[in-house]
Amino acid sequence: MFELARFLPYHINRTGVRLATAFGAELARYDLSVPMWRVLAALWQGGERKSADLMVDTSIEQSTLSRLVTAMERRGLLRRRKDAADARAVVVELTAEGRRLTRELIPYALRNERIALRGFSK
Amino acid sequence: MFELARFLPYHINRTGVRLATAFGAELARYDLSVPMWRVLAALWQGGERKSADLMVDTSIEQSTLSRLVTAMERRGLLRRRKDAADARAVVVELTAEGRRLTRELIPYALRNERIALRGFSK
DNA sequence: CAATAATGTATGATAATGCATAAAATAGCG
DNA sequence: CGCTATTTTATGCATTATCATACATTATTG
Repeated sequence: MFELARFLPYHINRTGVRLATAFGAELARYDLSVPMWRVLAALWQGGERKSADLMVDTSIEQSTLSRLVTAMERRGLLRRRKDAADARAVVVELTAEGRRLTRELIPYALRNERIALRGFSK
Repeated sequence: MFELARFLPYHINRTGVRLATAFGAELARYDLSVPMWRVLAALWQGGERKSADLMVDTSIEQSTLSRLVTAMERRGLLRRRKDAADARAVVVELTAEGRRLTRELIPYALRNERIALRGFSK
């Protein structure tokens, strides 16, 4: 037997879409997309990550991420540089503006999370 | 403070992407996409749904869903008809072939779910 | 009940995504 | 060490998704 209402992947997708839609609407006021937020959030802690790691952290496909980083670089939110240890790799780090914006967005992100949790039982 | 590793939307997205990627690889052998599977699964129970309801059930955007239904209709997996009660609305229902294929896929879907659950604590 | 608003779906134009591949560098192995 | 395989990122191209809008129908309201 198969019941959609008992199917976990269904609920994960549904919840994910709903969260992304809600937060995306807030981000739009900053001219940001949800994927962009994911990159900002992933870079927030360490300050810098190699592209390949960012890809894992954000679950964004490699070529999509490459273009996204280009766009965010043009926006002045982050900067690319060659990895000293491996000239193939690119290290991405937030600029001061990128950190400022991320800091500003974190409260919204956390609020979004709290709202999401309201709908869940323990 | 903000830690990505403690941020629920992050994990929801990550898990959703991983599940979809894994199951998508299996679906590819049937020339199906994950969104197509979502439509099949949503239609499985009742056998038919209005497009507007399908949209809610699957979390797929309206115009995307419209085209997806067109593609699946061409594939012979489902069929559209006008709602008797409301001539604006479209009712979508699985064909025999659609039901057959869905029945065949359900075990894979459930297995995918079980594998996903293995990584989670209570 | 006519006029206007709202709803449900489809579609054209545009943007985002993903696959395949290229280019550049490093790693591995004889 | 030199040669081949592998890794890392970027990009062209095809596909897919989204927004805005059109069209048809139903609901509302004065």
